[in-house]
Amino acid sequence: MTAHAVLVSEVETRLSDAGLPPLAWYDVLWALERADGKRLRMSELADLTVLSRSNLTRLVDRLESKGLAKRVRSKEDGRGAYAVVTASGRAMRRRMWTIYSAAIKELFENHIDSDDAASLDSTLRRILNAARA
Amino acid sequence: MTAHAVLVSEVETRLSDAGLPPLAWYDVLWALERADGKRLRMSELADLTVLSRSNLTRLVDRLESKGLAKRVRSKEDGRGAYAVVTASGRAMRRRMWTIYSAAIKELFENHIDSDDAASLDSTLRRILNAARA
DNA sequence: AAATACTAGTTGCAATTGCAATTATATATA
DNA sequence: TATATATAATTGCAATTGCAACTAGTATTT
Repeated sequence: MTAHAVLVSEVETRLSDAGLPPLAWYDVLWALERADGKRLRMSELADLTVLSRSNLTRLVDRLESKGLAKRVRSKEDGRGAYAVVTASGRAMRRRMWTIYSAAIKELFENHIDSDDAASLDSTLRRILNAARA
Repeated sequence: MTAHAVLVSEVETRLSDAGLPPLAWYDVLWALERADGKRLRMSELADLTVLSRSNLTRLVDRLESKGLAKRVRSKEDGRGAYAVVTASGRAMRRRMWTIYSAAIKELFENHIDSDDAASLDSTLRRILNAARA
């Protein structure tokens, strides 16, 4: 928990120092870029990013107000909406990635050999899957 | 990051369902119980718990208002205060620990063998120390 | 000793978050 | 078909957080 707190706050500081938005924006933008059909329902996006629905609603509001994403009402389900990333959203994610990836390299990769990394990966996945089951 | 989010929120849910306060309260209470002389300066406590100063100030306000901790002005330094845990603060921490420790067992220990645990521990410590250096 | 710079902690304010209630639509039941 | 039930997403409100400014005391410089 301490490692998480320290490292995340270090990444946030670097993003903020570079005049870029918080890490959560990255997660949302990246989830949308990766998604099949380049779009996700609000609730799918909330699940993938591990954000509460209301939290995600307002994060997408902020993205939309900056032109980084937009909502598209669903044809199939009149209640629902898809979130979609815009061209400038993709550009923003790339800019964030230059900072974020450098931080990952410096803070993680430089201090873990590939055995450690594999072990960490498999341990955390196993725990996460168990917690979700 | 996903594992962290899911597991912490699971622990918070269990505490809340048991009518107990958030995990951050546990960290503060426990830091105070462990501390040499059973007390810590506000800034030491903030550092140990990885909370911002203002955040900690208000968390200690809340603990104080529930009678779980109190502030004692420092004799040596008129600006400073020590935070001290009260008897009912210790009792609260023990009650929280019954829930918290059960969650740790169920969510972590049951899914990690001792090699994995040792590896996880050493990897995270190494990364944390490097980030702080 | 006075002036200056520093440190510990708190506070005001704006932004973010979480929960419960709400709106609008879809599905199931009588 | 009307009624009840469930779901997707948003919103209101209260609580929490973060940042910058502030207060009060300590240390350093001249």
